[in-house]
Amino acid sequence: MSEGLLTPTMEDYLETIFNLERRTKAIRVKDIAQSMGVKLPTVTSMLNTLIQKGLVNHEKYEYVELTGEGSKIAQEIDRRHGILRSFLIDILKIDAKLAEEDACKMEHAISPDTLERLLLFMEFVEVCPRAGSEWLKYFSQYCRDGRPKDDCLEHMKGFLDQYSTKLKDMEARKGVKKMADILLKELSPGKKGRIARVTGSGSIRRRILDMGIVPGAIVEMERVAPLGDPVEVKVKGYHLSLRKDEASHVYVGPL
Amino acid sequence: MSEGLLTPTMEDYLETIFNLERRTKAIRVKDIAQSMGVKLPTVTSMLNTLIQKGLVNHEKYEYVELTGEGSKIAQEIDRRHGILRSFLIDILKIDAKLAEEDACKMEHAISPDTLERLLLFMEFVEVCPRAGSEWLKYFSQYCRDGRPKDDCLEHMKGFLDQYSTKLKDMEARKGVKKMADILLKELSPGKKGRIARVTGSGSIRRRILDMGIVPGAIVEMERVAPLGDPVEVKVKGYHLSLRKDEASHVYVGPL
DNA sequence: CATGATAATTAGGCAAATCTAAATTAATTC
DNA sequence: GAATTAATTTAGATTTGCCTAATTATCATG
Repeated sequence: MSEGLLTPTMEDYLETIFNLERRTKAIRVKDIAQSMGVKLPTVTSMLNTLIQKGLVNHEKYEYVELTGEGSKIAQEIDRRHGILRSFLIDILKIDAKLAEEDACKMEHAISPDTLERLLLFMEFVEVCPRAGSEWLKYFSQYCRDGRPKDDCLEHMKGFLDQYSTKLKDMEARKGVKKMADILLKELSPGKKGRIARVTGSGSIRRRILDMGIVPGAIVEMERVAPLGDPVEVKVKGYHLSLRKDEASHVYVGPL
Repeated sequence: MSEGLLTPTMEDYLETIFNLERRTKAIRVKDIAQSMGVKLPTVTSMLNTLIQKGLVNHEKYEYVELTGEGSKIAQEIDRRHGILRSFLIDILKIDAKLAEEDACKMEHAISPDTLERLLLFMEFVEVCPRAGSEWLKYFSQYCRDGRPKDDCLEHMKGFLDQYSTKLKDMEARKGVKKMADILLKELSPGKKGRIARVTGSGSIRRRILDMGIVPGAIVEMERVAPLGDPVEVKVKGYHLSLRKDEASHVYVGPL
């Protein structure tokens, strides 16, 4: 009945009760404590908070149930959870256990608008034939090997005719191998490439590799300082600043 | 120097200091308070905690800076943030401001494995020519109109030859319109379709529409009870339970 | 129906993260 | 260089969510 702001913890309790209601008839404090992994007094005290807010019904020593309002809110939370889980499992191919955990935490962090957009995205992947299940299979393969299968590229040949840039990239990859390798410092800002090889030896080579600049990684040029030193790049999400001498040991090929 | 467990709040402070260090030379308590939207004493007390952990250097009334360790951790957090933001902006097309907010909250919720997978996914979208920028353009369009453009489907015609099921779907959609509409209750479990129309009138129709079962929405059949009543479906992430008489007012077409 | 086991509540404490108000230090300026 | 102003810290309170220990209620059953 009081104000409408729920903490993530309160949301978790509502969701837990909601899920217990779907399984069991009568819910006891103990069941909630077990589900949430907390002790009994913690549940009692949270229930009092939720009763105050008009979201839960509970007489001392009796069963617990959600009110209409509580049920409505819990359903929303459960939906957030479900959408996130399904994104993690069906699109990102995260394993079910971890997906469950992550969905549980992320459901309190994602905004309503972003959630709806994520749902739309999943629908799109499913509906648009350029994405869909075949495409996701290639993603599974990419998860394992870090590169798309050749036949993923070949499949697209006809389609790619209209996209000459990409077509050229593809030809380059299939034709003269490594033909396109350039020095990292020659990559223009905003462009991406794949690390082809790192030359040099000893500590300079080690330092470069330690930064995550390893063959196969995708690198994006962010900024080249006036005299070409330092060079700022992004690799695996990291922003790195390379000195000129370091950058000249790194060769980059097409994606 | 003490234990290694950081709360989300501590992570936020580290990240804030890290970002301030990139902009300004000397950082004061006031700057942090302003960035974080808290009062000065809150910052002082958090700084003491972080000093204790060996992540921050700060002499009374002096400037604040991250230690090596603090900087390393902050960089990781910043990376999480950056990857999430880029997913939200570049893939989901969320507007920059909201993306920033969401990334900020989600960065504390996502697990390392899931984060890496998300990064891989983004690389895949970029690298695999079946996805890529053209495909994402169609997603932008789908965000607006709720359906893929016809030319998105046509583009794929050649490609789809090998995928007869999808091809048939496509033909159905372009050919005899609405030919494939069936009653919702006839949809088999696990299958999805698009709501074509809702018949009936008055309260029953309103109730159906209020549940989110509206033309254009994508629906998945989850379970049909033994006697066909109730029917459990998922629409826009919601789990709904429909009575037989409700379900027989709903027609479903192909995706 | 008395009694022991189980469940739930009450009481009181703790840590994190915030606040306000008051005291202190540093910086500026006249 | 003394006084004013701004920044910072200290002190102490609050809220949330958890805990342990002790008390109380309910239930099964001998």
